Amino acid sequence: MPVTQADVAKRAGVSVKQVSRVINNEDRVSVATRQRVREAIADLGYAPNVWAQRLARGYSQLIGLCFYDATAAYINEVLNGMLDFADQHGYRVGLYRFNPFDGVDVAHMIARVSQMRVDGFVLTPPCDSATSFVEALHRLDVPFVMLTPHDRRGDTVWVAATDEQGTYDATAHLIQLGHTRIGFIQGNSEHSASWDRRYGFQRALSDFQIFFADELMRQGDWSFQSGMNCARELLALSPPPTAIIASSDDAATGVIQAIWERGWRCPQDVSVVGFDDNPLAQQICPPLTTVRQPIYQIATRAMSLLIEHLIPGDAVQIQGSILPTELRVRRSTAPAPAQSR
Amino acid sequence: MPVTQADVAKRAGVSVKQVSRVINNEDRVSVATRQRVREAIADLGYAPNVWAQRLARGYSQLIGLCFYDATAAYINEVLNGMLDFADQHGYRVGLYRFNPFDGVDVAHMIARVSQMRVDGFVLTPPCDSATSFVEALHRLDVPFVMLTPHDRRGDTVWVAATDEQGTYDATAHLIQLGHTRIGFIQGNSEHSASWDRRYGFQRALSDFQIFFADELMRQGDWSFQSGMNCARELLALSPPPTAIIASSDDAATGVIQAIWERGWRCPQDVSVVGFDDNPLAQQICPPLTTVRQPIYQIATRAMSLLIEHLIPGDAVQIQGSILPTELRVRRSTAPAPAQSR
DNA sequence: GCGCCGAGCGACAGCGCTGTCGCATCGTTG
DNA sequence: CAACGATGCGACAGCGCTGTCGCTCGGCGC
Repeated sequence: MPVTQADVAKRAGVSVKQVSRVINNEDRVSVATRQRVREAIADLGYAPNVWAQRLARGYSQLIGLCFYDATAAYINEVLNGMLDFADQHGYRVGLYRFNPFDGVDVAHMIARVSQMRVDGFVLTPPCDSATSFVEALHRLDVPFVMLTPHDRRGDTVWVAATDEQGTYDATAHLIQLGHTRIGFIQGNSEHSASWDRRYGFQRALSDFQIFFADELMRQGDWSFQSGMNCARELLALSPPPTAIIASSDDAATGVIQAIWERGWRCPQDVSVVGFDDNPLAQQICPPLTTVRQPIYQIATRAMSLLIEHLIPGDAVQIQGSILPTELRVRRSTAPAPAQSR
Repeated sequence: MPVTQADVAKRAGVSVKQVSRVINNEDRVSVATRQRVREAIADLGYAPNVWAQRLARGYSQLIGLCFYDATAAYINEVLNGMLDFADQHGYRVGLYRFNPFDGVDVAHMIARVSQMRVDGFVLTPPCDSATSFVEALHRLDVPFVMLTPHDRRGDTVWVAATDEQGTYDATAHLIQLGHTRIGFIQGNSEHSASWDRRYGFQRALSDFQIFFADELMRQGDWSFQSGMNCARELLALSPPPTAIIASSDDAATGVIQAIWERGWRCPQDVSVVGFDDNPLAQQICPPLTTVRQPIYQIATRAMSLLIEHLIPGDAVQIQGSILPTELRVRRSTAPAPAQSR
């Protein structure tokens, strides 16, 4: 039989309400009483029942993380950041997995939203694909923060990175190394970051007055497999590119695999740049030059927005936050070979 | 104002209890009433408040996952398996992060256990390091399943893989390729799997009558970094090993990095075997020969044990489950070089 | 005709907590 | 000394749901 506040109250010789006051650090409790209640709590090993608390209070101190792929490195880092922030602020994080493209799931999610009465949500990309879900959130007036959404109108709060600048920097880096024939592998076109990264690449080319050859642009989906497939095609071009930018580190590893498969070497024959800087980037050979995306910071920023403004309701026109990416030069990039093959 | 059962009841012209019956698919409701209630629910967009349900019912359909590092590939795969199983059985999974070596965290966790009245827990390794937590679980009579525990006495339920056989197979594979000087990098000694994997290696050596040289054994901690450091030492031996077995894929990538750093090649100069078969293994060059650990299956097995036996209470002597590992030969292993260097 | 059974239904009392409010008691102030 | 605010405390009514129990009513057997 679990210990309740009533048990503690009896033992301490006070009312239930006094126990509640002690637990919630309210005033109006004498020092002596507080002491006795604390002792009773310790003796009995009492801990409040959160469901009863949530029911009675009407809020939960629970933030939901909406995501799809539990094994994605991106999601894990987001989760990590959210957990750290939550721990420090007395919140908890709940997991809400769903497929943003599946209408049934969305209906389910909407039910769950009202069901759980989570205090707020963090939506991971491609979050605005689940249009009806987002609308439901608005309608139910549940605070939420979107991570890297497509739609950045003023009425939603979001956090993103400087994706466009990220690939701009990567491209500039390659150009400075003498590369002019640079392949680009785009990410999943459903994600807005995928386009931003593409635009950054194109902007850099045009700034440096390098001709943008259509054949050097490939459509991937962030994955290793797609990176490998696209790279195979790019490397078969004649002349092949001397450098390839992949929109994710996973895809970049695919590119390296394709280079290796062909008997060429990275970076001597072909330079490769990734995006994300997930742990993988340092573990492969050669260590990957990549654009670091501050996922952890994005996650904690989202949490702070939620907990410090959105939930209290003093969201005096906070909107988007943009966090900087950063080029991490490692060993997968080198000066362009003197001659083209 | 959220919609409650009372609103639905009013709209359907029935009692609150009838609504509750419809929601929980109980009988004793006429077809007509059931229909009217269903319509009212749909019209109002009602969804039950889980906290009230959990409070009233006394159970939660919530399974807790106890872990420490949210970014570990192992944890993510466990989570993935648990989520899949939970979704199919109307359960949810809650995250309980804590440091098993930190008494404060453990105390927190114990408080949370009685707090949340989670229906059951899955503990990830090194789970039995948190002795007092495990004891608390027993004392509070909360069902739990341990993943790969050290202590496999009969009074706990656990799931593990054939770790010992896994490295045995890996070692045999190398021996059959002609390797006789094989380095071994152990995982974190706190984890029981780390020892099992070591024993498998040693058993294979002895079965094939190969001398076990102490200098070829290194203590790592599963990480990339430790794999790299240990491999550096091993490769500096004279003669160096012609093959290295790492206790994890992360460590194996470190080994490959160390080989590369030295200007040698894998697998031509040194063969490498990992353990786990995490996605990484296929993404590196060369694709890693590794021992697949069925993490997903381990997770779903743990969930099924919990939900189908432990929670119902019909745990008629179920205890440990052992799931098979499987050697995945890829390209990081090759016949031993004809000559030693 | 009476009694019995089961189907269908609702009143009511919790689950364990918090918010509100009213009641003492005490010290301070004009 | 009356008036008043601050302090300490507990009764009580929910929060939204479920479990228990008792009621009604039609159909059936004898």
